[in-house]
Parts: sequence; structure tokens; C-alpha cells
Amino acid sequence: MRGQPSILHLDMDAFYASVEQAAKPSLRGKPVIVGGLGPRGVVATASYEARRFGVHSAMPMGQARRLSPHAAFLVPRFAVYREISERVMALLARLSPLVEPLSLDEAFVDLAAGPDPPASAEAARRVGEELRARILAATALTGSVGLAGSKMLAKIASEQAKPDGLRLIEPGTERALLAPMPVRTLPGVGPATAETLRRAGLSTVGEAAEAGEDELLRLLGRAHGHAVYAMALALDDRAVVPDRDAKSISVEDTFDTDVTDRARVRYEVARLADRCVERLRSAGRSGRTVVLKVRRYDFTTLTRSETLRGPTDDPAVVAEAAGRLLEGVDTTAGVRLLGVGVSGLADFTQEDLFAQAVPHEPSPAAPAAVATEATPERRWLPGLDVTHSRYGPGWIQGSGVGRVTVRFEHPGSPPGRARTFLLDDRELTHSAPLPLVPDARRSTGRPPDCALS
DNA sequence: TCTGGGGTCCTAGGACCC
DNA sequence: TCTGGGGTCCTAGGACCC
Repeated sequence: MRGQPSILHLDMDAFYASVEQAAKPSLRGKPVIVGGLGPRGVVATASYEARRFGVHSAMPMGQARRLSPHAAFLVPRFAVYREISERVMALLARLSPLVEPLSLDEAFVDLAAGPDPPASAEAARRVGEELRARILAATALTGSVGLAGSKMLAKIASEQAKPDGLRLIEPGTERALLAPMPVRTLPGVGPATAETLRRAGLSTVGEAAEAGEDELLRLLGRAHGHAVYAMALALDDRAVVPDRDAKSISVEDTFDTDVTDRARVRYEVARLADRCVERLRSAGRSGRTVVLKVRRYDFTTLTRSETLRGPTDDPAVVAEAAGRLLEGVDTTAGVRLLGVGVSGLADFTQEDLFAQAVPHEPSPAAPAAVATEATPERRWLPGLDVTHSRYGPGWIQGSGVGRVTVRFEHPGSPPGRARTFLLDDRELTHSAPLPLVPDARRSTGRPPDCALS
């Protein structure tokens, strides 16, 4: 624990939903729910307007629709979120070389390692407020900032600051602040740990601290008990660590309906293996342990893994290993999810060691029973960007019964009107997203809807 | 319309080795 | 002729996080 509140935690407010509201003027001030729109989708982010109806992250989409039927339901546009995230992270990098991203919308910054370390709480607060202003100017989005003498407290502070706020916790006040809070406040205490503690009569952080280390070790095991005890006493000297290397890479798919056909299961595993290796290779890594994940019709989940003699980034090797692992798994009652992952990552690629003699064999052909998906280009998913040759840029509001409805507006426009077209209207095409804020680097003096070609 | 997708870390047992 | 002990690797599962 430091004497100055020099650890900053930034958390963008309802990030995905806020991006959509910024990009789609007609949705500002209205409930917006971003997530999977299929029969088994869940909520990724709900706007604050939707949260008022009880909608929250990880909630099944069907339940969200019942709670907030008039919300806008949109698929995530990760490419946009990533680009905005990079801009935000670049602003953080100006504060310190020690920036530790936790996700697209969250990061720690160690201000003490920066060019201008704050010498007082007031100075730290100024840094935080200035950052929030810069983020708003650069992205049109709000983020909340927590400042404290440790990672844990900075994160708790940003949570309390939400939305669109800043909270600073003065070093020395942590324990009194934490004591009345529920144990769930502590990072690493989830539903299972909280229930274990509750059964032992420990509901607040203060009660957990008073119970003592021995009792927490007994209840929670060595590592976890020790960590929870330290957190309860506000003892946290974890460093801000930038550039952590990934330790595993995985891909998985939940199917709209359970898959029972064994040939289809094999085919899907082969496809997942290919996708996994694609990501592995684009990261310039190779891996030694191949993991197959199977979630059955009843949600029971199992993993099977195999460690190779050496790391590989060969799609055929990974696909074969995944296929072997699958042979040991009974799927006759149906599977709802399949996944393939690689861990034990190494930095080199196979080609560095051996001349690549075997060309990549294409994946097995889809069994006849596998319906081919519509090409992504002509799938009108709610939220995606389109352009109409007459009406200009807009976004898909919905589609069905042979029609697609588009709302014609963009980040810089007033709320636009919706028009409906036939699904196969050739004047309507998918298009690249427009920037939320006119970009100085790309500025051409033309209106924003021409900024991207 | 009941449960996504991508990760991290920890535990525990058995194999294996010295 | 009744059990060693410790370290490391591998596998499987579970809690947790965003």
C-alpha cells in the first residue's frame, strides 16, 4: 500500500452499449442491449437505461427481452470497440509506461512510474479528471476513474464512481471504508466463496478480517484464504504489469440447437481447430497442449487435453489431436458447445525449426447434413453498418419476412428515419463503421460520412 | 427463449524421477 | 520383506473475471 493514491483504474461506462448510443443518435437516452441475438444468446452489456429494468451482463437474452421489450437489441461490433479501446489506451500511455489493460474497456495505470507522478491526492485527482475529459473529447464516451494506493482499492473506487465519475480513496482510510462492505466487493470473491463465507457467518469484509487468517485458510484453502485475508485487511501490493503474454488461446461455439450427429460433431471440431490455429499463428505463437471442450445438452462440461512432444502451430497436428480427444467423448445425447484451445504457448513457430514440408490440408468437407450458413456479407444483423446508394449511411434495425429495416443516421447526424427494403435490394450494402468523433489524422475537410472510403 | 466467449489461477491425484 | 520424501509434469475440474 502506497502513501499516495497513484494507482489509477479506468473503467469505461457500459462500454459496448455506450459506443452504440454514440454511433446511433436515435438510441441515445434509450435502453440498448448488446449481446448474442440467437436463441442461446446472453447480454454482453446493457445501457444504464436498460439496467433500470433489471437487465445486466451475462443474463440470458430471452430474459432481457421480457424485462425490457422495447430496448434496442444489437449484435456486438468488436472491430469498432477495439479501435476505440486503442485510442483510450493511447491516452493512458501518456500518463505512464506502466499500463495494464484488463479488457477492452478497463485498465490500471501506475502514475508513480509516469513522467509527472502526482505528489498529492489533489494532483492525482487532477490527472484523473483531465484523463476523463480527454477520453470524452477523443471518443465521445464517458469513463469512470478510481484512484487509490493499490489496485484493489482503485478498482473498488472506480466501481463506486460509476457512471461518469471519479472517486479517490485516501491512503489510510481503506480499512474503515472496506469493513462494512459485503465480501463480494473483494476481487476474487464470487458466488461460491461468498456462500462459503456466509455459512460461516461472515458477510462483510470487516467480519472476514476479524475471523482471522487461520479461519479463512481453513474455509477457503491455502492460496485463496491467504489472498482473501490480505484483501480484507486492504493489504495489496500487486504491481501494475504491462504486456502480459497470453498463456492460452481458445475458440468455442455454442450451437443454436444441440448437435447429435457424430459426423457433424467431428466436422465442427475440425473447424474450431483451424480457427484456433489461425489465431495462434497470427499471434506468432505455437502451443504444446491441445484442449477439447464439450458442453453437453444438460450443460455438464468436460475437457480433454493432450500434451504433444513439442509446440506446434500446424493446423493438421492440432486438428488431429482434437479429433483423437473427441474419440474418447460420448456425444450421442447431444452437445450444445464445442471448443478447441491450445496452451503451453511458446514464442517460436514450427517453421523456425523445420522446413515446412507438409502443406496445410484443407478441413474435411462439411457432411451433407450440415446446412451451409448464409454468407456473412448478406446477413442483416441488427446493429451492423450499411450504406444505401440513395439514402447514405445507416444501420440495420431489424429484418424478417423478406424485409430489412434500416435507420439512416450516423454519429454526427441528428436522429434519422427508418426505411424498409427487400432483403435482396442491391442498393443496400454492408459498410465500414464511421468514427464517433471526426478524426484529425484522417480529416479531409469533407463531412464525416465521407471520411471513410 | 435457461444459461456466450475469451481468458486466468488454483487444486488434487497419479506418474515419474532422484 | 508394511509403506520415504519431495519436486515436477500431466490431466481434469472449478472458481472467478470481463
